Amino acid sequence: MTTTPSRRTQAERREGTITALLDATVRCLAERGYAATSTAAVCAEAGVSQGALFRHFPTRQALLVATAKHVATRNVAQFRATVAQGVDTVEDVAVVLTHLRGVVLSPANQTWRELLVAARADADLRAALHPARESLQSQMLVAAADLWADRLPADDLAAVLSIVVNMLDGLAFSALDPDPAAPPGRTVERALRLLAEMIVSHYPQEQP
Amino acid sequence: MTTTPSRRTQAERREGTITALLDATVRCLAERGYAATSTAAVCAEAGVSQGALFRHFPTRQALLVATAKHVATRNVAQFRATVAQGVDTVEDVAVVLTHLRGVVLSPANQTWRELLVAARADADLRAALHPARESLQSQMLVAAADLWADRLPADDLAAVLSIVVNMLDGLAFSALDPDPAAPPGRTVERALRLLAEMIVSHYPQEQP
DNA sequence: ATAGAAAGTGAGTGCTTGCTATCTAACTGT
DNA sequence: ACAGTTAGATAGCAAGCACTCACTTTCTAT
Repeated sequence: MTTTPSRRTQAERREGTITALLDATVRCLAERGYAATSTAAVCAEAGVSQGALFRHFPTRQALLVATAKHVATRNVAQFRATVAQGVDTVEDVAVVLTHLRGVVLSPANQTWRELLVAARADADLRAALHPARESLQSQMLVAAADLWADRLPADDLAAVLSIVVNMLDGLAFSALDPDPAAPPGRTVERALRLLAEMIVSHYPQEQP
Repeated sequence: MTTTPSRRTQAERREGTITALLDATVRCLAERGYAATSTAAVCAEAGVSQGALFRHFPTRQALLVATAKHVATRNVAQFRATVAQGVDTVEDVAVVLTHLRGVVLSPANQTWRELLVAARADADLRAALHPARESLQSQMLVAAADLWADRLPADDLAAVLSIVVNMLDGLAFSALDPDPAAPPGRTVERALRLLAEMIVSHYPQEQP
């Protein structure tokens, strides 16, 4: 038999169930939505008892806020990874936009959006989410500037980012199909390509 | 004294409380969100008893679906009214976009969006909302075509509409400020203007 | 005028929710 | 080894939920 198959320090046990709870919350939010993400559902998904949940999170909202911060960092990373590639031609921009659409439909982003919507009707949640929101936005701006600052004035960069991100978010909100890997659909595909054309032609490439 | 201050036919009474309930549902959804729009809350807002609600709507979901259809027509009308004006220069397009932003932040649109989000996690609601969704989209396309068909190919029109509508929806989702009449904010203002410039320069005006 | 139907009331039903109290199991410092 | 602390499990509670039912009020047809 194995020597000590289950000998963990307290800190390890603690962190283990906490991340299990956070991941379970992400899955619940992404699959069932905010209202159906009850403490019981999360515990069942995580495979722990309700007592364990309320030991680490004093209230349901605390769990949700912690989950928000949990996914916010992941979202920034996904954005960076997707946007960090050579972007010159229309084709390049179109590819990036299509990839970004996939990112925006991922569970982490879905979770974040679900919490944002809930925050509209809940002042406390809104206040708790505010710092993460600000940080997310500024980090995305930095990531975009890393690659495009030589091509666009700073103000325009923020504006373009607003157009792109908000359009993709709007798309995600109205994409009721639960399958995130579904193909874009004719109109959406054309819309993304058109947006790429508009951006590139409005900010033509510097001649080297 | 007045002759018959409260002598209404049954049909009038019926219709009266039904529209009271629908309007109350709109207000609840726009102000408190989907989860907090309980039958009790709606009845309190409408000033009727719960029995009255369940006489006319067999279930909470039926009330919500009816409310969705109720606001869908209003949304189309608002869109038509806003879009139906001379649109030639960048300035014209920017003005229309700014007005559209206001429309999208209105209670009727807020309600519609709240129901769409809820539908993502509720297959029945999703199915019930599907026809209204299709009709809304096609009617908006027709309204846009009425004014722009001479300037854009049909495919491009749908794409532009997708960009504009989805961006405004995304904006509305992340506009946590409960005041719908709040000023657009620097970045948003610039984004809308930039989008207007892009559209107009990509589809230059026909010379008369 | 009156029987009958429709509209509206409000107390009640069973169920789910977020959360707590009580207890046992697992780890830690000495 | 063992007292003390932390982690986790379980049963249960008050509140709120969607919905029902026996009942009164309001209109309608004869």
